[in-house]
Amino acid sequence: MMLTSKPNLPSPSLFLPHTFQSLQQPIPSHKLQFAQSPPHHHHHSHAHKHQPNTCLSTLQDHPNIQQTQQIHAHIIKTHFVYSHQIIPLSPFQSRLSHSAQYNFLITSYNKNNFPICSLKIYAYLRRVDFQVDNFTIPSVLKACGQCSLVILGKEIHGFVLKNGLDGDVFVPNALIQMYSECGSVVSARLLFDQMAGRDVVSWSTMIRSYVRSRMLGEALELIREMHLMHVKPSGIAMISMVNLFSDLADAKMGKAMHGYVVRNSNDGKVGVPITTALIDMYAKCGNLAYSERLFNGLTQKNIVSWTAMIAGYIRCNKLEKGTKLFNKMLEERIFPNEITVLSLIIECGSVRAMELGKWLHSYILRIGFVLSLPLATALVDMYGKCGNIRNARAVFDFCDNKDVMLWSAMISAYAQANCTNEACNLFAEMRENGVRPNQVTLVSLISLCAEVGALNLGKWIHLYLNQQGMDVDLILKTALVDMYAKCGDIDGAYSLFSEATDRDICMWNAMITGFSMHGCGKEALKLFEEMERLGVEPNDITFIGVFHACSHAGLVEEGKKVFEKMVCGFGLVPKIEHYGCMVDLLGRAGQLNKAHELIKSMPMQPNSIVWGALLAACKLYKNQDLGEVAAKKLLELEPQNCGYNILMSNIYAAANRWNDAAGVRKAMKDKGIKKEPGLSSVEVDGSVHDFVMGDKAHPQTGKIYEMLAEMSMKLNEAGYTPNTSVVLQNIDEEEKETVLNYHSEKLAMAFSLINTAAGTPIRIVKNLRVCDDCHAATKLLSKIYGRVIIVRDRKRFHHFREGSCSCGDYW
DNA sequence: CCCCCGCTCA
Repeated sequence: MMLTSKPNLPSPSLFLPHTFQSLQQPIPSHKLQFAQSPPHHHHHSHAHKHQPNTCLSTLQDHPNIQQTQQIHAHIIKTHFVYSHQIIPLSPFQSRLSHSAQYNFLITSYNKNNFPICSLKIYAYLRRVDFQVDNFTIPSVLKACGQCSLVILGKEIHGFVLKNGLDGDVFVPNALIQMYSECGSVVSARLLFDQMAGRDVVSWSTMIRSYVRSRMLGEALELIREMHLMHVKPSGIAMISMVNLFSDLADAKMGKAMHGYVVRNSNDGKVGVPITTALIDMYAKCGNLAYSERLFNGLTQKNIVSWTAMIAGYIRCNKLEKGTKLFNKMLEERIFPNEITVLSLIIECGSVRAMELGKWLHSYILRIGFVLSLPLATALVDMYGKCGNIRNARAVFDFCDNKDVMLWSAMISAYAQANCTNEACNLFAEMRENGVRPNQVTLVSLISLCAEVGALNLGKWIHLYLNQQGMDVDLILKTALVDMYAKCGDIDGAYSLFSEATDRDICMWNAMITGFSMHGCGKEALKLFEEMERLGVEPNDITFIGVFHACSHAGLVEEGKKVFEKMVCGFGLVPKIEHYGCMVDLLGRAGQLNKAHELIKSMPMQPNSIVWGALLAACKLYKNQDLGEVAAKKLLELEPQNCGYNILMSNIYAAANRWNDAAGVRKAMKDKGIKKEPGLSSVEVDGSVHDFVMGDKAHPQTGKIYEMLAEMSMKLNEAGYTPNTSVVLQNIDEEEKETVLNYHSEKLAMAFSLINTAAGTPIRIVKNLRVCDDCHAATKLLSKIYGRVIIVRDRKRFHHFREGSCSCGDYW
């Protein structure tokens, strides 16, 4: 290695200020706080000032940022003093080339998470025409990856090709890693395919980058290929593979992987890191017994093993076991690091274990953990998922310098609680703070719009991301299609769907489900056929969408054919949900006995959804005998469910068995069963307004009730009679009419009639299914007021226009 | 001597 840049070595003053500016940033607290205290290098800190050789060798074992800085300063100083050579002071160092010294600094900076300093050194070396060698390139590329600087990475790639530095396998491996760290898995793969001497590292890097980008199919394919090429897996390669099976959460394949690991380890001895990965994998596959066995078999448990096991318990909702193990760990004087608490809090969020989450929160405060941004984000997310908006907001308000992840966690928290207006205000506040939203924020906002049916807001966000020139990935595109469909604009959904050229299964499913909600059975089937033609593999969800679509459109024969295709053509094993759909399909079409036969022939125990579908069909076709069979099963399965009690009582009422009907209602009252409150919402001028039955909380209550009176009068003139059979309270008829009149849906309608321009469509979203009375009334109201009224109920859309409904009264 | 990929979180 030759130093070529004798004459123009810079004076250190040119170099120092920039570098040290970045060095003055505080070291991330979590990097230092819980690092195991280095047993023997504290006494080096003053010694190495005069003996850089000791210090270099120390750094090798225990890279530490202060020492790296001091070495750096020392090199620059001697650089200045000797001008032509860098610290040839000791026998140890004289053996190091200058290139190696720089490389050493770069790796030290990398290891201490100061990749910017590494890149500055690289920039300096290039500026002075220093011959950067093939040993240094990988370290610099690593720094690029850490900073996600793909532009610089590409420049280095060019430099490598120009100078023929890619003969070594390390350089292309580092390039693959750099591209995947920067999110360009495609470039990584291109390089992987082109390189000549792929080694195990190349394979495991590529597999790992697929797993990280959740391209699980590609990862699996690569593992197969690697096996075929007889590449012997290293421990690290096997860890990448085990991680794939954790993500796939496939217990059977995971077990096979475990066998592969044992076969490929020396004497069948599996090391601690890979065992930990296996513990994690089994927990994610839901096989805790195996995790436990592996964990107990570990002779040397480290914090990572403990973390994996405790997180596994929480993930599988074994909160008590998890808590016990956490305490046991503390007793054994093993202390959690940031990743430990981070993982545990994330798992608490996923199983909605708020009490344990709260306890962990108090633990980190007690122990004096600095609330880093990732920790705060996890807490906000956990509280949000548990529905505790107040605690989420408290953690959120506590943080300074919030990044996108934080903001978006809080926005999702509001979104999950359906607090549309709060979510939007926070979104505005975030932009005012100069934080650019990422795809995650936008996806959660768009899903929120879909959930509450806020079409205008959804459209605004769509416009916003186009104006901002945001990169719209497939997930975001799918969220938009879903939003347009769920907000009642099926044409809007379809035009976006048609434009998408890179549709994945989720995109197809969103569109098929959209069609099914709108009662467009034929269109859904057509799409399904197109998928077949294009060779797109449908999944469980696709079939649920298709069956629903057939069911809402009365396409019985078509639905049956698809069911057959699902089993025989695609070899999918129908799940209970699919049976539920088929029972619904047959039942709705009046084939009650066939539906009952299907239930009896199911290979699994029918659940309440399946019996519920049959019961609803019995109600529609007034078959009280079969209805009673279904209802009894349902009341056994879910005695507290109000809907089934109501259906049961309706069946008795329809058959004039008033005593039985009254018996059900009395039992409901005795058991204290309450009806799930109906909730309707409408979006006007960018805000969402919610109404519950008899709501008087709205600022415009006076006007709304005046409007309701007018509506009721006009309905009577049009010959409408209230259908009081849907009211199950034990009150007199006149009161029942009043109750009907104040159904949340009618309140929402009155509010919209007042606050929107004549002739514009009204869109209402409700949480329950639409009741018979509201359905009849809305049909008439659409004609009386000359409005298109679009109501989305729990299952599907009703487009009311000129006195009739798109569902054809079949829902 | 120096370089790539390693268990738990993102």
